[in-house]
Amino acid sequence: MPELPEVETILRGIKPLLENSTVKSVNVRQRKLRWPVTHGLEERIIGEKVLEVKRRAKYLLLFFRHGTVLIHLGMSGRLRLLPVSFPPEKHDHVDLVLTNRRVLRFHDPRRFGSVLWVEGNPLYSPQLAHLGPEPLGKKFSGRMLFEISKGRRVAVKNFIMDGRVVVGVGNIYANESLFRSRILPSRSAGSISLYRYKKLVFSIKEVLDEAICAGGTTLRDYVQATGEPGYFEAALEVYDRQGRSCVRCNSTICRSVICQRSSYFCPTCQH
DNA sequence: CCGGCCACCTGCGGGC
DNA sequence: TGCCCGCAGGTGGCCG
Repeated sequence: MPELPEVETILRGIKPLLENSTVKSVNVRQRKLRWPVTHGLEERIIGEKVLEVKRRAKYLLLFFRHGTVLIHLGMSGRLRLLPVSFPPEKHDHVDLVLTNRRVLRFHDPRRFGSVLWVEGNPLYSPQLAHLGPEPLGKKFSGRMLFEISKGRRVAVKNFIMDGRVVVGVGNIYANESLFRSRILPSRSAGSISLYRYKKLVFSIKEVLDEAICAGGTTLRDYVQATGEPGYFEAALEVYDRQGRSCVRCNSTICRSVICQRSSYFCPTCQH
């Protein structure tokens, strides 16, 4: 499933063909997603033009005249722009058919994703209102993380994966950025120094930037809007590498479960 | 407010 | 070959 770099890659792929195109028809084959596909979505957007496409956290935002379509890809969601002649396959739940003979197709086997219609400023919608800063923005800094970590006993890995703290950091990039900044994922958030938080924030920004440049990480089913995989998998240093040797010190990479998620780390480099 | 745990759902690979 | 188990890029909700 896509984390921020994968969603950003999809955004860049669909943006040029989607903006200024008009919705001709909508096919919803499966309404039962994470939340039901908004009742009446079809009537709201048929005949309407996509004014702008943006990303906030792991959501894609399609701006229309009277509201916004929010798309989240959950764990297994895909979004592709295809020629209208492409026949739908299993798990192709939602199509936005465009007048330019393309179809924006939402595909999601596990159905943890969502397709929602919101009116008013989408940043104030229930989905987005409570979210923390963008990790690549200026507001996300080591100082800020250090300040809000005071008194927090959760593992630092969960702390940086909490969307109220910072958005977009999922399991892959949490593990990778903690390795780069040499922090053990199980350390409690409140016990980490300002200096180390500055290093961690640098690593988060660095690893996300690099992953975006590589078109994201393809582990199983993720593809860019073009259908091409992402190429960051080759650059992963700890994620899914338990039992293999550390690229830095040659120790054996460990796996452990922290708060129900697999964590990967080097027991020598990270502390 | 905080932390721990569960749920939602399908598909895949490994072990027997 | 086939079954059963564990595991998977997320995140909201419930409970103590």
